[in-house]
Amino acid sequence: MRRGAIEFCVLALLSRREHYGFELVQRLSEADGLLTSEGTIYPLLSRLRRDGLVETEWRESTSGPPRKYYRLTSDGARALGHYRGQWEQFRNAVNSLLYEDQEAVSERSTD
Amino acid sequence: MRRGAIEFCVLALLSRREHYGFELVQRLSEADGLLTSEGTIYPLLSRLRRDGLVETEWRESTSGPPRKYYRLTSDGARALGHYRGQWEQFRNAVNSLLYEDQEAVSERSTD
DNA sequence: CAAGGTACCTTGCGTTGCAAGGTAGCTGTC
DNA sequence: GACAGCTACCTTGCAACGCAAGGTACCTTG
Repeated sequence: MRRGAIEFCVLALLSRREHYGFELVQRLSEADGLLTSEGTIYPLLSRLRRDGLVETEWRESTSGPPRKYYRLTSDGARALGHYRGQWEQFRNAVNSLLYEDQEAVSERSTD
Repeated sequence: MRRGAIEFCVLALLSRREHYGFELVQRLSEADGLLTSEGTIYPLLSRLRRDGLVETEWRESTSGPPRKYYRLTSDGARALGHYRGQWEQFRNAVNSLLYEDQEAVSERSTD
C-alpha cells in the first residue's frame, strides 16, 4: 500500500527542514507505521541522491556517531510538487471508489 | 504509488455488484488512471480467488466471447473492511505529513 | 472465410519494501 | 582502558507487485 508514498513523505519532511536518515526512520515509523525498518530508508535516500533530489552533508553529533543530513534540492522541491498532484489524484480516485461512487450503484436498482 | 491499493479498489467494486475482468480494467483505467493494463488485473484476480476472497462464474455474453464474473465472498467482504481501515490510516498519515504537520515545525522557531 | 473486436491469460522485467546482518563511533561503568 | 550498549550508517537477498508484451480463442461483420 505504501509503495511509492514513502519517497513522497520523505521529500515532504525534508521540505520543512534537514533530517538525517535515522531521524527519518523514527519520524515515519512513529508517525503511523508508514515505515518499518532502516532497510527501506537508506536505499531510498541513495536513490534520491543519485537522482539529484536531495543533497547530503556529514555533520558531527554532540552525542553519538556522525550523522548524514539530507536537504532538498530545487529538483527535489519540483518533484515534491509533482508528487503532491499525483497523491491528490490517487487519493481522490480511491476515495471516490470507496465512498462516493454510490450514484453508479443506481444502475443496480433495475436488478 | 498504487501498490496494493488496486486490490483494495477491486474488492470495493465487487462489493457493489459482480464484474468481469475486462470490465474492471475499463472501470479502473477510465476512473482515474488507477490501472494501466490487463497484465495487472488478471494475476490479481487469480490471487484473490486463490485466497478465497472472490468466487467466479463463467457466463455467456450476448455479444462476444464468454465472460468470467467475479463476486465477493464473505471472506472478501471481511478483507475489504480490514483494508478500509488500513486505507484510512494510511491516507491520514500521508495527509498529515503533507498538510497539517505544520505544528511540528514550530520547533524550528528556535533555530 | 477473413478481419477486427472482445475477453481471457501468461511470461519476464524492473521497482519497491523489508528482514537480517554487518560496521563503526560514542558514552558510561567498572 | 576494556567492555557493553546505544546510535547511526549501509548492504544483501528475497518476495510482492505493476506492467508491457505477447499469445489464445470466441464472436460478429462484411
